[in-house]
Amino acid sequence: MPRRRASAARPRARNLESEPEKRRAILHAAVRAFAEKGYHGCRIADVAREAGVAYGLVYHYFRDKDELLESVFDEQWTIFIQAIRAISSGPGTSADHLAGVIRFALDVYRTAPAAVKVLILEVARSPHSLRAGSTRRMFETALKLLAEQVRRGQEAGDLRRGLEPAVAAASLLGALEMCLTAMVVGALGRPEASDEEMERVKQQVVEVALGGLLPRR
Amino acid sequence: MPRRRASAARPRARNLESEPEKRRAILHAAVRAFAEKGYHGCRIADVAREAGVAYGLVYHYFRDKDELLESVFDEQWTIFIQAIRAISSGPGTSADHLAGVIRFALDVYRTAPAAVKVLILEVARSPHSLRAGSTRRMFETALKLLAEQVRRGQEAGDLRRGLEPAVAAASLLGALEMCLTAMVVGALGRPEASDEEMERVKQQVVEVALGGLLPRR
Amino acid sequence: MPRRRASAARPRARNLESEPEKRRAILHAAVRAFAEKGYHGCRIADVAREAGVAYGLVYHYFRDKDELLESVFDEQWTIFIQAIRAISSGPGTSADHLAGVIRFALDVYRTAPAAVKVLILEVARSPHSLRAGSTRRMFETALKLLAEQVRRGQEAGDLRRGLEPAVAAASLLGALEMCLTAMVVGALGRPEASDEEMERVKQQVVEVALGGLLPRR
Amino acid sequence: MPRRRASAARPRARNLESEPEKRRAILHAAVRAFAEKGYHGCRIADVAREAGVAYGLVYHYFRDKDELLESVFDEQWTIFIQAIRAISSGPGTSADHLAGVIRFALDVYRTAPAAVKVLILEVARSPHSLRAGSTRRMFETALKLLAEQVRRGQEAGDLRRGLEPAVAAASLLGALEMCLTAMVVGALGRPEASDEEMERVKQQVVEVALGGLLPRR
DNA sequence: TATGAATGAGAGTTCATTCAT
DNA sequence: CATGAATGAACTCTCATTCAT
Repeated sequence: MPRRRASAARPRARNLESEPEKRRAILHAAVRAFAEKGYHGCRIADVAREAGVAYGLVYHYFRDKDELLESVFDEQWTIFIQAIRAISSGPGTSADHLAGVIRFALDVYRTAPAAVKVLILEVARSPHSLRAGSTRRMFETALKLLAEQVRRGQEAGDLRRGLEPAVAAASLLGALEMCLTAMVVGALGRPEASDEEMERVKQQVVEVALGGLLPRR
Repeated sequence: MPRRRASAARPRARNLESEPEKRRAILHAAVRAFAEKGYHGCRIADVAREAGVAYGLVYHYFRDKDELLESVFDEQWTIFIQAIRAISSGPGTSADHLAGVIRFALDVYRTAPAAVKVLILEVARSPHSLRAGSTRRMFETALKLLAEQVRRGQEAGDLRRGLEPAVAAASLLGALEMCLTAMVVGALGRPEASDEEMERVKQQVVEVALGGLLPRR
Repeated sequence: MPRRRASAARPRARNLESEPEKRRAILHAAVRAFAEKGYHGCRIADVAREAGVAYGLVYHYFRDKDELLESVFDEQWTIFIQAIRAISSGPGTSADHLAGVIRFALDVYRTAPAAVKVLILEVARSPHSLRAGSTRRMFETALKLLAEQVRRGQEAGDLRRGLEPAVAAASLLGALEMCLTAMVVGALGRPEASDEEMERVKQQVVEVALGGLLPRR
Repeated sequence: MPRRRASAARPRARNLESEPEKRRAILHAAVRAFAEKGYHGCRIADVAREAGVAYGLVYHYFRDKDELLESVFDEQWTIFIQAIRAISSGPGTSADHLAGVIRFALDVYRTAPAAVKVLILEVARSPHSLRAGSTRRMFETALKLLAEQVRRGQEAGDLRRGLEPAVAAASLLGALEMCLTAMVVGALGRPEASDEEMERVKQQVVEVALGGLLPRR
């Protein structure tokens, strides 16, 4: 059966045979194309050309344009969520973990701006995807993982008590995302920025998101 | 030819004769329609039907679909920016001002969720509008106003020094927006929530955004 | 509202204002196009070109290609059914009436072979339309009218008793239709045949088809 | 290249080795698939799945979709024509022979409704096949055989003289076919009908169709 | 102003057919 | 023989935009 639903894309562990080369090519071409011209702004033909495959092959691997977007989304968020999990299970306090998540996201942005762009500009917020199945689940999963992290931090005394974990998680993710947006747009710095500059922005974002704007008493 | 560029829509001061009733109807219908189905998901016909006017009349008042979106955007961001200005020129510290902005945004969401939805979901991020003229200017203006507010707060000693105002403003706006998104999506609370609930969320968002997650020393 | 469902095409009595000129043009072009290349063999573009209208206008008046076919079908069968009714309510015996129906059908074939072709080759039998709503109803209505005619003829003593009206009606319609098919195909005579030839065929068909229905002397 | 034109499908006499099992599976699957969804409504993939073979194998045995249809048609009509021949060379008058043909067709419908459905609904009349080679030849052969039968019957005094054999044959075939159509559609009885019911319908069809051909007593 | 019929380019999707393995 | 990935032309349907009234 040639059709692979996004959620069933990797039935067994990730072995290379189970993920046809061309499918990956299309998926990654889609990331670039969506990042370049936006979901609505790019045609299947663009994706196919970018991937170097025939038009129809896109429809061999993906039911329709929507599923293609969903798959892109799935892959990206899965990576992000796995990173959150990995960081959270590592050493350090909850504050360290949250800072790690922020640093990770900003690092990814440097190495793969296109993917982040799509996640930020197209997928994360579009009313369409918010209603779609896995897309929304992913988003909520990320929120939940962060909220859980906050809760544990509060219990351990690493984080301030009295804040609702859900609100805190949303704020953290939002701050992170808006800073990325500002960077994507060009208001804060560019992926081509020097290491020092990026390091500075990273530091700043962590400080603001974690430490707040008010001066320490 | 009756073309009106968005920015020239109100050439003289805002008197009621210069803003035809039908034009307003279309504009507000557009807000609702865009909020409902997204910019790309709704047709001119939808807007016209929602406004209760004939198909072609939309093109009498707006050059094309893009200008319609721009006009919606203009109106909404103008209100938001004016609110920021008004709040900033009022009494209180910079921290009070920033808290006021957050409260204002959450209040608007309660009374006109559709407008906020469009602003949040459609306009603020779409790569299309970010490249468009006034839309982007508005976004950057809002960022700048907040950054300026932060800078003044730092000078006055109300806010922690050492943070880049731009990063701080982006984080604040992002936290605010993500909390709104989470509410839009239903993860934090609903516009139909009781006054007490909304008040609680408002308080939390202010605390997190301004105070940070780390415990006060 | 621009869309007219086939069944609601003539809400009030048939006045010319209620049936836009272009809509008729499309409908009749469709008859010719379907007759020429078959339903599946002709594209909307063919119909539009044949009608001398823009591509999109077809979709202004008909929801989709299917509805276009249904409408063609509706119009044709409606004419046929009205003819059956008119002939049946005229003077003469039931045998005369049935003969009249046969003659009418063969006459129409001479004047408008395309319409008959569509009715015969495309619509009457396609599994698609047989399952569709009005199409099937029309077919069954024609069968029923003829069966009723047979029944009355049997009661009046004009037709042989002991035959099931339904079977008799189906046989009559089938004989008629197959003779038309044979003519369409060219096995019996052509619409360009001389009057005398056509008259002969007509006579023959009536004789054969009715012969079995007449009471044994 | 392993192309087999339909007519060359069985080069030597019908021995089992020359007709690969998979080829038959495909052919019969095609009958079912076409009967189910119509020629245009079903894809090669449907046929392959129904036959339980791989996609490409269909193209191993049949040049293209058209040849597949032609082959189905060939097989079916061949059976029918052979039956006509067998019945005609058997004992009895021409009237008996024609009645036998009708009975045979109705019997086949009971045992293999799908095949009859395809013959009736898809193949016999579609403008496509009417233009195709063997399909049309088969149809005309059947007509000719029946016409010849009629002619012989007239000569022998079994059938009424003065009727054109071609018209008579077309009428007979048409009556038969329309009765089958009515049964396919459900207006006359179902293949699941009891033996008695089917026998009754058979008797009726024979009576109606032949009645007109018998000489006046 | 106001209407909605008319236009047509554009994009998504299908699916018969080919071909490398 | 057998498989199914790969190809791309064809076609339907959408919808922003124009225009005559």
